Amino acid sequence: MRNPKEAAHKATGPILGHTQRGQCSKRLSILDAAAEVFCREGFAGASIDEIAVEACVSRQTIYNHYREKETLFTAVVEDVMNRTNSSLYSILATFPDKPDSLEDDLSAFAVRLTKNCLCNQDGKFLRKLVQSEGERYPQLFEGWRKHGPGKIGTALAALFARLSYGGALQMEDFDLAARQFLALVNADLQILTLFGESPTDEQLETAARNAVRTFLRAYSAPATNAPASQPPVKAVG
Amino acid sequence: MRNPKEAAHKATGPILGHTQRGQCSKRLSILDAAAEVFCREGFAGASIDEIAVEACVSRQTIYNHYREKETLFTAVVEDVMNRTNSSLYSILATFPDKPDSLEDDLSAFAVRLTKNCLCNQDGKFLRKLVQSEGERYPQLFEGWRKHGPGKIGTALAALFARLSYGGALQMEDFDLAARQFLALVNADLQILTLFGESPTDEQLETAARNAVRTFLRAYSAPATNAPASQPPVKAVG
DNA sequence: GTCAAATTAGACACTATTGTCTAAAACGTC
DNA sequence: GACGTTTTAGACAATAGTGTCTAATTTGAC
Repeated sequence: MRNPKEAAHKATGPILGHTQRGQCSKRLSILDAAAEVFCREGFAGASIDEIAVEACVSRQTIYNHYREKETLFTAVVEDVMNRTNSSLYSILATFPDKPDSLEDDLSAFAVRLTKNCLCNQDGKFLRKLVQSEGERYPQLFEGWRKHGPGKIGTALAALFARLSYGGALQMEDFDLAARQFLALVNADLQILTLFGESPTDEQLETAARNAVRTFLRAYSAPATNAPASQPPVKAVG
Repeated sequence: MRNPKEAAHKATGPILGHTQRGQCSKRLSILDAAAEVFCREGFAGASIDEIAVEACVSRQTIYNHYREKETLFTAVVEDVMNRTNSSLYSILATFPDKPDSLEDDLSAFAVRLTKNCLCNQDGKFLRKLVQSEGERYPQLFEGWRKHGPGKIGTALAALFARLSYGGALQMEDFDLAARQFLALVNADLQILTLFGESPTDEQLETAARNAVRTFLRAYSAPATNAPASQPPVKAVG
């Protein structure tokens, strides 16, 4: 789902959608529908006709824009990856720099992350498709590995490093802490998302709060420890 | 892969396999091959002929034993689920009751869990298939949800409760702690397993050690808290 | 209104797959 | 060695999907 307008179109059903959307953006319509169907059926199970119906477009139009099924598939993956990456970076920019309450601010950050990246439609798409088609298209998802969870991991690690030098956290391996932070946030969520359910806002907040509390119990600097003595940054390998 | 003998058969290739295995157990041969192919290709992408070749069996034999493709699929899922469940229970029985070193014993336990349940061929199969076909066959994987990670969670929670009452751990929500323990153990592993790679023993041990140290920093009882601060072992990725 | 480009429906050939059927072969048991 | 069962190879119809082609229609720009 690309934006609220299209969500509204989806809601009205395919009948009205025909002329509702400017014909200049059939490509977007196709990409959205294809993402939906590929996610639901997998690459092999998805049929071009099904995508055409869902996109309110003739099959031939799909073949005009994207030469063949595989071309369409890679286009969809790259589209979703780009959207997710940009969303990811804008969220990373909201990381609590000088936190008022570390627990509250980290929790809110974790909620933003899960709600807009990890647990939304795009996140579900990437999770499913990387899992089912990742081995078949290694170079296609290599970008996801590097710029998706890979990048989020190193970015988070850098942010944790800043908090450590500021004296709020105490840890030796920032990358490890970042991976564990993400793992803890997902701990309560993955069972829900595995079955396609979208967690409610309340569930997201509970999961984030639980994760952050445990994370801080493990990594918050002891109150007695002055922020003066900090371990040196270990080179990231 | 059902047992070492069959692994040997696989290694010799399909040519000799024909008569090598007693014909009484064609069913097992079919189940193994079907698991392999379903896991690799997904339900829609897997073809009966492909399974037949991999099982060194004629297509008709498959239809004799399992009426249709979907019957075979559910049989495979139930077979893998049963195997995983029994393996799971035997591993849960090895949970450190009266631990000598909590860190060492919990780490060793986590390694057993990942090596024999979560990261082996069956674990990969279930993860992939639950993800890709879980929404299509909800009742089929409902058992997995309850008796797989659901059961492992509650079982672990009970074991953590015992350790807590024994004074080794301190926590309020045992179920939450169990989910977080599993999440932490998977933190370093899921990126590897997502792309089909099997973690080495060394990676498994490192991941377990990292997880357990963070877990204990968050949850070990205050008395034993002092000597718990150690540098983490180096990262897996 | 005109025109070029985009879109459409539908037919089409081609391939792959499912599931059935049959007759021959292999097997295990006696 | 004989017999009933299992397995096998192959042909087979039926179905579904991919990708192409064409001719008609719609669209947007002028």
